[in-house]
Amino acid sequence: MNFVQKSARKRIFDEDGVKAFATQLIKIRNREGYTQTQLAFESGLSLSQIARIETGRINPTLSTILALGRTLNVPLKDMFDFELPLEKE
Amino acid sequence: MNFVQKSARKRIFDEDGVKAFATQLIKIRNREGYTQTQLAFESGLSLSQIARIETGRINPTLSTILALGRTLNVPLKDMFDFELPLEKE
DNA sequence: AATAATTATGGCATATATGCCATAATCTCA
DNA sequence: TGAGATTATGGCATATATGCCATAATTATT
Repeated sequence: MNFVQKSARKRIFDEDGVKAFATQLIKIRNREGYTQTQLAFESGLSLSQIARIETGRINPTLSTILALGRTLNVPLKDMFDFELPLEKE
Repeated sequence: MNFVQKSARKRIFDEDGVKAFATQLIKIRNREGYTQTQLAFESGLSLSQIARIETGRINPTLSTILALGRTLNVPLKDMFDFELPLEKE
């Protein structure tokens, strides 16, 4: 048996923040009239990745976010124009 | 010898965008009167990570960006209130 | 209802973001 | 100038974001 703790090396994952961003992305994508498939194709991201972002499963990188904003042709600050839920404690 | 291409699996890294964000972060951090060390400590991120972000070496994740914004106590949209350089085709 | 379109999931491979630790380089100021 | 503070770099380990491919689930359309 090996009960050794491999190392906590805790990484942050802001679940609520990531979900809030997901909601905002869906809103903007719909407003701009894109399907996930179109957005994927035009941005060069994979469809699965877009779906995962919109379902709040993953923590996209800055470059990914920039690619989305560029394709949707919306100012970056608009992509972040939403209320960030309070940090849980 | 093995000249086989392992797979291109190209991932995006928006160097200019990442650098523009770096500049914005430095600006806001200074304006709010934080050192990298303080920002690291209060945000729970590592100092090396903050330095790497501010030098445009890495592509931070959304959660990391949110943590920075939360600590600096600045609205998210302000963190993204900068001009995104044109995509080099 | 049947079909088509759209969105969501899952697995696998690879690149890389991050933590942690150490050290170097640069900047500040007495 | 020299000491302390701040920022930058490097290496290693681990977690995970992403691509790619397939398939399932859901939603729209006829």
